[in-house]
Amino acid sequence: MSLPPRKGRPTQVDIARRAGVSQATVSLVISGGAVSDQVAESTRQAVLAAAAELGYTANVAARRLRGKRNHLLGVYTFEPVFPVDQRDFYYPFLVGVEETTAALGYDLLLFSSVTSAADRSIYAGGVNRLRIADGCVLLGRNVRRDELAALVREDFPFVFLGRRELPDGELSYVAADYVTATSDMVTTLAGYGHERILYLRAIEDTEPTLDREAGYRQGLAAAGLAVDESLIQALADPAELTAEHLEHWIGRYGATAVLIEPTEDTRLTTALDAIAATARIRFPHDCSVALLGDPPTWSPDQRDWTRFSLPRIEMGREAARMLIDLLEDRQDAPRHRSLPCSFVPGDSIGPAPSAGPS
Amino acid sequence: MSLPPRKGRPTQVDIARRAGVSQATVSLVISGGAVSDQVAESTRQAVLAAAAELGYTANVAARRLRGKRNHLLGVYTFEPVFPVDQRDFYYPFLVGVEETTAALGYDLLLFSSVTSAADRSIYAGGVNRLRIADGCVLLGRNVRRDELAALVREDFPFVFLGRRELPDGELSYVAADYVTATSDMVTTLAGYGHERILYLRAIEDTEPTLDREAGYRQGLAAAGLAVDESLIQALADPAELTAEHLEHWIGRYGATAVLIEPTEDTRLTTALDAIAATARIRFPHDCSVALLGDPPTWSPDQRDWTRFSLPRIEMGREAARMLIDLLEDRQDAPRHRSLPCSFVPGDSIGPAPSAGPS
DNA sequence: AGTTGATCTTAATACGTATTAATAAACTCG
DNA sequence: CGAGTTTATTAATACGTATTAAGATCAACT
Repeated sequence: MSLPPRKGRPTQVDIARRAGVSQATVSLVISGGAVSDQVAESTRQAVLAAAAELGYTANVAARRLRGKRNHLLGVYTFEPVFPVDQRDFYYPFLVGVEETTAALGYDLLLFSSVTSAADRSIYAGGVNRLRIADGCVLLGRNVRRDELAALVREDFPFVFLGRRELPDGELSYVAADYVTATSDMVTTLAGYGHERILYLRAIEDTEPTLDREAGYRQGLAAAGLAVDESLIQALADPAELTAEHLEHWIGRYGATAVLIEPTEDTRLTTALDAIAATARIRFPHDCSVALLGDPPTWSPDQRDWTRFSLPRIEMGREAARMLIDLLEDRQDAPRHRSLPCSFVPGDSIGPAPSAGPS
Repeated sequence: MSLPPRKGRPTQVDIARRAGVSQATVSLVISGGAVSDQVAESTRQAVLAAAAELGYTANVAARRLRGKRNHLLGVYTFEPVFPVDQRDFYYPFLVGVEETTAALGYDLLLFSSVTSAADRSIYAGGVNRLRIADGCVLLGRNVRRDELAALVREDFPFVFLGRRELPDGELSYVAADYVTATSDMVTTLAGYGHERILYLRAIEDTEPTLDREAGYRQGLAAAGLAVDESLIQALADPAELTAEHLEHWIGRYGATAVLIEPTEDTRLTTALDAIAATARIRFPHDCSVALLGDPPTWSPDQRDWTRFSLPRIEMGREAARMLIDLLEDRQDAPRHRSLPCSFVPGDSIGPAPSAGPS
């Protein structure tokens, strides 16, 4: 009896030898191409038997080289996903992606990078590792647009989690509807009688920020309020948000409510807690506060800020679905999808303080 | 002037043509092998220039095919769901595996499709899908030994997270040292004056259970206490643990302390909380309680049970390291490694109640 | 000039698969 | 029974890279 070839993983050649046929025949049987049904039933059985005995699995790299798929979906993040600490903004996306990926019969490939968050690159080492997967879900705030553009150019199938636009090429994404969510928040505040609503935005002009600003303006317009540009302030580092700052804005500009864009880390909520601790400003008595997104981690002892919450798991699911649609040619790129955020009442907004300045 | 070859992505051949050298030279320059410095500086520059102009990036598939390694580490779990939920018992293992995998230049392949399929077998469809990866880390309590044996037979490189033994073949694993941890726990209790220590074990004879039992006996022996077999009780379903049961064991067998093997779900801690809620037995006043492992989720409102804790993240790291060692031929299989557990004092043990039975 | 080295470049090959074109075998039919 | 037809199999090739052994060019030295 011929011993199984004991070196490394079995290949089609090994199967062929064992079944007494050619490699080509093995390929026909296994990958079932168009000519596949021409092969005799007896040989088919022989090949399958030999393959099973050897524990054969097709080599991913070889198939990819040949231009074939492997039912592998990649996930790449521009920031680390797996949090050792509990501050995991990106984690729920991964859960959603995994869930759908598994349900649709794909396996999930996590592209984690050795390099620190700063110089994280898809093309590290002059290679695009992502291509070993059939397609990829990308996420992260600090996206390198040049690399996104490069991916589009080499038309690698991918879906971005979050809205991203490129000057030249178009890409597919699944985003949270920040515009509507922010607008609704403004409407809610207006309903409470607020007319001077401060909006603290991130300093960079990324899409999530731009969308929130658009929503802010839209909400004001809907409420019949004029936009005062001095009520839109950029915050480079949320940690710099102090009671003094806030008092300044309240006193000088007459703000009665503030909308803040949270960061993925704990800086913002820490700063807010610090302000609340001074007892110089009470939320919502002196000033209503609403977060335009999720604070990084919900921990039980954390204040229940009024906010809206991204459907992160559902976004992950949708991204995986969309990507698989693209891969299986049910849809042409690019596709865009926005999912609604949910309103979390919380306890940090309330009626506007009576107009008279003390 | 020669136009850039307008078909798909540029390859080394394209670069070669443009720079007027051979593909081999291009490869030497780009991938900088051992012979790389023999290439003349002028040609090197020419090649690099051409590469830059064409926007060349190496093809991963080709590289990996050539390198005979996919640089993929798999993770497979015998549990019904993939531990992608943060609160899952197995999640920290995944974190550790991911971390080391990335650090050593591999990517992580989650076999979620295999896990979620109806016939959840490694060999679903007659093929061993795990072979996609270069090697695999396996997890889970309810192991299918036949499949493990099959993997060993095909000598597929894998490492099990947790001690597992097979009748015939040997396999590599990274385990928690349950024997020492349990023994130490017994020693601690003995130090508190306990002489009748009840051990509630899982009903199945899996290695983790066997190890704990061995540790229990070893600890008693070290403390100079005899083993009373009637103090070793199997618990099919932890939910069946009631105040009545416990009172029975305390009253009838004179137990003053109890060691319990936790399950991965919340059944045990729920049952214990229920008992505590009846106020018929107070821990540790009436009876000391220690868990032989981690309760599934640490939530802040949960009682701080005395227990030992597995170094799950570190185990994950070690498993990945071991597997990569095996893959890169630095080590022969099988390898075994046990990591020490850490003692968590908690508040559920105390001095033995005075001997007199009320 | 002829031999030996040193330096640089390239032809050839293997990695494992999928596919096309070609071949061999068996079968049909006039 | 040979020509044509169908059916089953395989030889040959391409995918893009890395590497080894061999070739070419030129300098140096007997």
